[in-house]
Amino acid sequence: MIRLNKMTDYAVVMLSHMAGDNDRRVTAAQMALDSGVPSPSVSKLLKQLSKADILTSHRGAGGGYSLDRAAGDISVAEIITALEGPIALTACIDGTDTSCGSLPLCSMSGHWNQVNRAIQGALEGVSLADMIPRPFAFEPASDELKLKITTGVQQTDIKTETRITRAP
Amino acid sequence: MIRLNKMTDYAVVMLSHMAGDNDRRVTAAQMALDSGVPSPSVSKLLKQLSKADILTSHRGAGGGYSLDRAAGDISVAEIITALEGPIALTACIDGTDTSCGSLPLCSMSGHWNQVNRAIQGALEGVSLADMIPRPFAFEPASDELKLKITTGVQQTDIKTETRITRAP
DNA sequence: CTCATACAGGACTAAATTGGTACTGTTTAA
DNA sequence: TTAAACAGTACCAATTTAGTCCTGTATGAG
Repeated sequence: MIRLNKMTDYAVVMLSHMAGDNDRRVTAAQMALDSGVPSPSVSKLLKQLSKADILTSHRGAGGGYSLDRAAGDISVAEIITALEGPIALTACIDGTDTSCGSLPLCSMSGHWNQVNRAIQGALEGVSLADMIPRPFAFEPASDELKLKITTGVQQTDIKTETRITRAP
Repeated sequence: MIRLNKMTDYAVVMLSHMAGDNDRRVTAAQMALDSGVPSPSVSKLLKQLSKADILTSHRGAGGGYSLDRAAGDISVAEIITALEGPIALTACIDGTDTSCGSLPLCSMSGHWNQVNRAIQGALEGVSLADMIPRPFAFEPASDELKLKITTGVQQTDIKTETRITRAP
């Protein structure tokens, strides 16, 4: 199973919690109370999100965090990337990796990239605004829940016509 | 980073290795030699793939494994599902598996599903045949590619700058 | 019929990740 | 000036993952 770790899961919950009004400032402590996420993890996450310009931090007394932009302008892809790095399946994705030495002819990189791009696209297609839960209290976070997919019900149409700007 | 674990990575490499001619039988030991994957892991994987009807096993002397079908009929999604279970991002924070206390209420699940489905689609779109390494067709990350994805709800045009690196 | 070959399956261990903790420093509004 | 609240770093425990080992069973060849 391809999985998102718990921290990212937390982050999405916390962010959608903030997504109502973007001027509201929430302190880490308050967020921990609201969401049930352990407070050190909340801090860690909010810091990271702030560093990634998804949140804006306000220091000092009366400070806290607020959304940097409207919820509709923040994609799930962006959140994941901020917390887990570039979206990719770990595979031979990178020419610079020589540890694939046991597989000298491995030239699958291109194809994995194709898949990776498609996944990235899927995640870019959903914004934080799309994820806002109805104004119910949700249970405190604990374990992950695995969403299962019924295959064949409705398949997404993916056209790949890719544009990758290579990183330095 | 959304990640595929190493075992699945191995599996794809091994399978594409076999994808040349599907009548060829390869023993686990031979595969370990060919691929450089540790032999106990090879065994474990081949067993699982056989159980999932991706490979056919032949017991006894002269036995081994061979592809159950043509490489073009085996999707990457199927391989991943065989080894890691249903393709999904873990989402929807809550208490236990049984109760997203508010599973019917938690409206996020629907959106995660949307994302999940798109990802599933991406993976179904690539067959094992597509992954067969072409010797020396080394393909460094292309300079320009464009990806357009229809998630089913909205259409996104993506231009991203990515840096894909493998963890050390 | 016998036997070496090769898959089947389970129990176990070492190593890597992950989630969570603790503590100290810095900024800023009141 | 001071207390609130973010910033950063180092660390530990628990889970997960990859890899090992061992015993059992089917099968084709001689």
